[in-house]
Amino acid sequence: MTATLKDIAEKIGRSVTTVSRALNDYEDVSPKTRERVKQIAAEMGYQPNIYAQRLQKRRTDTIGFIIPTFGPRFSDPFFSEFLAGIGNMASSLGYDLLVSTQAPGNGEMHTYRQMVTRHRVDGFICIRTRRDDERVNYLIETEFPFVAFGRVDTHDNYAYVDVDGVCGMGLVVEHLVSLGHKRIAAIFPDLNYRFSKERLQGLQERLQQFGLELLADYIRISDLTQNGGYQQAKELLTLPNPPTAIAACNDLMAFGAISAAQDLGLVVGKDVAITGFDDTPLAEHFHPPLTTVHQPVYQIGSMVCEILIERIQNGTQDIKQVMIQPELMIRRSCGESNEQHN
Amino acid sequence: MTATLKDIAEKIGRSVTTVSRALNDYEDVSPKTRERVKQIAAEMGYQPNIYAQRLQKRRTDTIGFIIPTFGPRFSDPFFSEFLAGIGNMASSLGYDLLVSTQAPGNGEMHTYRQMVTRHRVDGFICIRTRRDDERVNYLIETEFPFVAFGRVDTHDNYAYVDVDGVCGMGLVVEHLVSLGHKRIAAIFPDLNYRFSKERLQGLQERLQQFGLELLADYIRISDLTQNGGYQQAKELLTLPNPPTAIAACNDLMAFGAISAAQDLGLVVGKDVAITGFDDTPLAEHFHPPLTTVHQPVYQIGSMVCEILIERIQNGTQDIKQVMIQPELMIRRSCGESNEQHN
DNA sequence: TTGAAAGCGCTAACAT
DNA sequence: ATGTTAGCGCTTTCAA
Repeated sequence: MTATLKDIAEKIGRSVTTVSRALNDYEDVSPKTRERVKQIAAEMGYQPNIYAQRLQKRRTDTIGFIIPTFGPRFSDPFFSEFLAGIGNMASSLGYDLLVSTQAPGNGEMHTYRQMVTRHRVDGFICIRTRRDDERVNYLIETEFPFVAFGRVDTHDNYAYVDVDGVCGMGLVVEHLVSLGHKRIAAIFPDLNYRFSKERLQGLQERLQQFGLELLADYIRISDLTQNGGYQQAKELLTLPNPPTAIAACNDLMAFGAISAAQDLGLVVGKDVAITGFDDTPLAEHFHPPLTTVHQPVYQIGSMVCEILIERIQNGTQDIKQVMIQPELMIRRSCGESNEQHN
Repeated sequence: MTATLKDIAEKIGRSVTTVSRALNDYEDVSPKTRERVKQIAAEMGYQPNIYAQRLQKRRTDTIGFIIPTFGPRFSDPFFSEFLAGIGNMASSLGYDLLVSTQAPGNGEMHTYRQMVTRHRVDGFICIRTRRDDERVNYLIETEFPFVAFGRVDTHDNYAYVDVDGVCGMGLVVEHLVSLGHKRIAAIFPDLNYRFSKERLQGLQERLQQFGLELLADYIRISDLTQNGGYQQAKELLTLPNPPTAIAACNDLMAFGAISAAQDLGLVVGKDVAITGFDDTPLAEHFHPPLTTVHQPVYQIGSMVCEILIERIQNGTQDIKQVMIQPELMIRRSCGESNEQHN
């Protein structure tokens, strides 16, 4: 089917070895032969068999990305952007990207283990790290290369890129407080996500610095979807003593919260303030435009991928850890006034 | 590093061949040997070297998915859902998913060609087909297995799954007309996308059946993003003679259009009706909730993948073509009244 | 400057 | 029921 080294070798009456060397620009091939080989190879449309190369070289030039999905209606704009970041970097560096989708749990770990023991990929990219993250534990334990988007509680000796959630939520609180809010509520996903815990911590700490407190009743846990945000916001806003502001842990939840508020006849940005986190493209075009914390997701994807490949290629054990300071995007979901809330 | 067949063979004093056969449940191995081999293999944590297998079998058990991306802010909720559909099906059928992200154009075709000539994958999944689609042309020409989500103008002899866009837009028109709208505008992406042309055609045809017409000035072309929808809607709605309804080609554009209307102080669902296409999870929680055409994106992803793998495995040339009838999700972005527009 | 030979880990045709 | 041999396509000693 495809031309092989052997085909070329036969055609020009040289050995397979020589052809291989010529094609790989070894020094010890006469310029004439090299020329000829290359030309014939081009003519025959020769393409190296990647599996033969990998078998021989014991390298896969592939990186693995196992996307944590939750049910069929998996549709977080965050992922496509992150994926694009990884994908473009990987291909520009000559790496393949092997993607798998698995809900967190047994299937997920099984997939990791399979890929590691079968040397399916040279390294992994992990996202949405949990505080005690089985994936991270496993990968560190087996000394398998990986870079994560996010930290964990249990280790610090691995490469990651992360956005400072404490700081990000601090910015949110500052903004809200400056607007006169005192009764601030939070809608967050499972606190076993490291980013969730961290952002909540940022919220609480900063609130405390302002002499404010996050009431137990104002902390709502739900899943990372609009629906989650919707349900919890509805409950919050129908409390006898409802909050005047809601900080959601991501944009999706914030969208849901806005929707809930509006369904209750409230004007978001006036009757209630709502904030997000991510700054997905939609945030800007939501109604009202969502005040949120910007994360450069695409760039983070690229960086994570680049760091991983560098680590794979150099085999170095230098652990690169990047911390990104987030930026608050002030839009209209918190209003613009300084009116007094109480 | 990892145990190989040879290691096992040596350990139990049998040949590599026998071990291989035992592991693959061939008949001609004594039950005793088979048992013993399997046990030792498990003990040693044997995992077949996938590249050796592939080299030998001349099959990759991998399917390729090249995602058309447009710039870094690539964040269409459509894709993550589709990807999850493919991913889950692929892994449940024992296939790997090789993903690449490429903007349509040279890089994209180059990637296809590379993967084909290098036998990098067993087949492709293509989405967002163009009316004259280079990818489809190439894949048909080279007789390389693929399944597309979407039809093309130039061929009909290939496997695809598609949603009936003519019908879908027909539903939209019906709804709009029933609500009394006469001045209906359209915001669409490049009409070289087959689905774009088709949906527009559905719009026009159905309109005609009602004795209505789509004014040239009411047809706006832009890109498939909120931003695109926003810009065009703004222009449309500030026309001397603005439309009373806008049909967008996908949800993202519709979201942008809603945003534009609201920025102009219009109440969507009352002053102007806006519709989408896709029914992404967000549509339901938008404000107002978006009336849109539902596509079962996750299921389509699964189906496409399943059909592809079936085709790869059976080598059959039976061309499966599935047409999905879409459903209109009536929500509030067109209002609920029968008031007269003019 | 070139080639022969070995081997990456596996499967399969052909003995026995 | 088991082993021998060959080969997938490539890279890499080692020798000439």
